[in-house]
Amino acid sequence: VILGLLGLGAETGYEIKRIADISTRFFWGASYGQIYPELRRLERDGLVEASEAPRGGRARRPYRLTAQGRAALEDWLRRDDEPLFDIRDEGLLKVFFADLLEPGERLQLVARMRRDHELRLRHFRAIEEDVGSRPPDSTLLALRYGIAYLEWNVRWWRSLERELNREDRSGSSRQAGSSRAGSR
Amino acid sequence: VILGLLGLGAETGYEIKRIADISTRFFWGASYGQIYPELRRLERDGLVEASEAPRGGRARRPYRLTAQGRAALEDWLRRDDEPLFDIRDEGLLKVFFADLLEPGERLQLVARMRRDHELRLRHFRAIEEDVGSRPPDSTLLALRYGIAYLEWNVRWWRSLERELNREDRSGSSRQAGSSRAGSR
DNA sequence: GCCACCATGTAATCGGTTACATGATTAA
DNA sequence: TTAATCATGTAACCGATTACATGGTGGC
Repeated sequence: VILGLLGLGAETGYEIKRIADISTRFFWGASYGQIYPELRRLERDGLVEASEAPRGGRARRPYRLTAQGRAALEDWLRRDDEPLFDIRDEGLLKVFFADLLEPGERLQLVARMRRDHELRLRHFRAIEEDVGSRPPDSTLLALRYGIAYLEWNVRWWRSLERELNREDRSGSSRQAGSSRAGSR
Repeated sequence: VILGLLGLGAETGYEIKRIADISTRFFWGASYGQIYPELRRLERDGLVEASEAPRGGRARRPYRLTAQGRAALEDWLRRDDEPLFDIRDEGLLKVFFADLLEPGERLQLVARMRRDHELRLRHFRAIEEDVGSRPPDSTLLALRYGIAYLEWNVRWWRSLERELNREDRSGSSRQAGSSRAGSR
């Protein structure tokens, strides 16, 4: 992330954090506690170089990629070994264990999932508004993926919610989405 | 996860690991290095209790929830504070940075995403086959969500792949999915 | 006899977050 | 004047993985 954002024109650790928070954050977060020490390590290893360039009396250490850093970045992008993929989703975990509660309570958990995705979607759309109409590049593509992903989720959870609602109202013995197929 | 799986009937640390690997793993993983020490901690805190029950000469320490453990589990399930949600997706990160490579290379990254999701989907369908036709419960619902999620991904990445292919062949200046709207 | 599976654990290490400390600049 | 933003950093801690160590059981 650090090499990549430097490659896209970020300069300071602060800027890397700021940009990551509105872009890669959704699929790869970063905190100051990582960024600053890591920048020093990358400098030591020759992948980036820095200069002291205070703005007024305010300290500032803009970094840029070295040729070696560029190469390492491109090498990573082209490497095609199994990419890391990891999700921690507490909401989904609760749905998984929903049968440990009373029959009716699963609906609450499902409604919560729907709501949370709606909230995240609103947040993403706000980011999309902000970037406005800059030339469509790969970073924008990732944003559009995020939005499409959230839209799909809202639809899926909403439809499940409706289904459970119907079952509840018809007073029948609960069934876990046995008829779920057309989620398209 | 540990309390939950004990609640669903798992007994030993080994069994918790085995079940987690084919169920919660996708949205909440667990390793031996966590499970065994954590079981001891939970025992110390009175949330679970264990007995020594060797099977033949093979050591075995089956655990079960105490009333307190049950209560803690239900309390967690009902607590409605912001649930943790975290993704690390290296493939998507590469797509995000794709413009740092040559124009044509983004397509490779996108194709890779499509392929990886296809692979995961196949894996999930195999799990679905395995569970066969047991009564539809919440754990199965989570599996169906996973499958639907992967299917949606395959569709999305496949359609993007086709679009980029068209643009490449028509020799035009590349554009990042400017027309992407109907991902439904 | 061998392999897959059952079963329990630990040590080293890592990647990462949280909270804190510090302070200058700029726009309302 | 005050709040938001720019800017750099560290210490303590935590959650988690990896790799290792050990050994019994059951089926082919």
